[in-house]
Amino acid sequence: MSETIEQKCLSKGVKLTDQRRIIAKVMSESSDHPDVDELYKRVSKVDPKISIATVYRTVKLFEETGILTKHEFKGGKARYEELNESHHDHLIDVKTGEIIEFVDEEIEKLQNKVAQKHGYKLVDHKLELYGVKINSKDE
Amino acid sequence: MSETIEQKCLSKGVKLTDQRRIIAKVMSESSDHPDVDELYKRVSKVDPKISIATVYRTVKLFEETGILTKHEFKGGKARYEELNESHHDHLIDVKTGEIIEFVDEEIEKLQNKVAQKHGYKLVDHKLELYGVKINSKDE
DNA sequence: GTAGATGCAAAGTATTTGCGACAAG
DNA sequence: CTTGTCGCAAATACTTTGCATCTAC
Repeated sequence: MSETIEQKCLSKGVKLTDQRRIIAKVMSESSDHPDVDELYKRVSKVDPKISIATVYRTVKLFEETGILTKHEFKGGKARYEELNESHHDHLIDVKTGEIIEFVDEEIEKLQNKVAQKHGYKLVDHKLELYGVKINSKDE
Repeated sequence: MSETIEQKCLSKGVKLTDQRRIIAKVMSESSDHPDVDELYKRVSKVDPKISIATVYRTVKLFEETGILTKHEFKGGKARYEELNESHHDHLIDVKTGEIIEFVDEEIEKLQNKVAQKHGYKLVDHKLELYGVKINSKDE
């Protein structure tokens, strides 16, 4: 396992408050990609006094610090995920909303190539696939 | 050249009003990717009585009808672009905001492959590259 | 003539912020 | 101690909607 969020905070000089510790813990334990509302609900179960403003401030801070990453999937609210060494992209089931993480080295390489071809160095990218299950019987 | 937006409206049974005609024309003439505010400004120059609610309603309608497509680039407002036969993705200059359109057949193929591998049929996708110009001297 | 479109202002969401009280280092 | 954080409520930004009026077909 890699560094915990708390360790990342320490190493990056982010002050550790009770609220941040709780939000960090909840995010670490979330394998899905909660939006702020959902995160707020989960956090509230641990400490009901935490305000949603703090949740917003914290996810933003964590994002800037490289602890969390923000996704803006089609037509929904912003959703967050813990950032760790292994980069991946997302395949979203348009019927169920289920999210599958995947890595494709070849696509990654091609992206760099495309950027280079246009005279750019890639600093970030977003790849989202939206699909329906094959063999899904409805419709 | 392909069908005009007006032709698309007719063939899809979308009622053509003056407002829609103007919005269609402005979008056709926009080679950038305006957000609703910007579109509203451009439209207002042609007919200052058009309300922003109509602009919102129209872009949504046009999107549902497959006339426009909506982009939600990182951290900005929704932006629109005319949809035509040639699919492309976007490379965004993170310093200037400039948007470069590109196509890469190989990436397209690989995306389908990834979806299939996970038992999905691809119905949509989003690929955005964020880069900085090579040889840009600052920083 | 009628269903659907428009303009306006009000209502919704999602997110940010000013401020006084409070807590971490 | 001092600087930064918190909770609260108000503010902001973007988008949608109810309603009376108007217009395309």
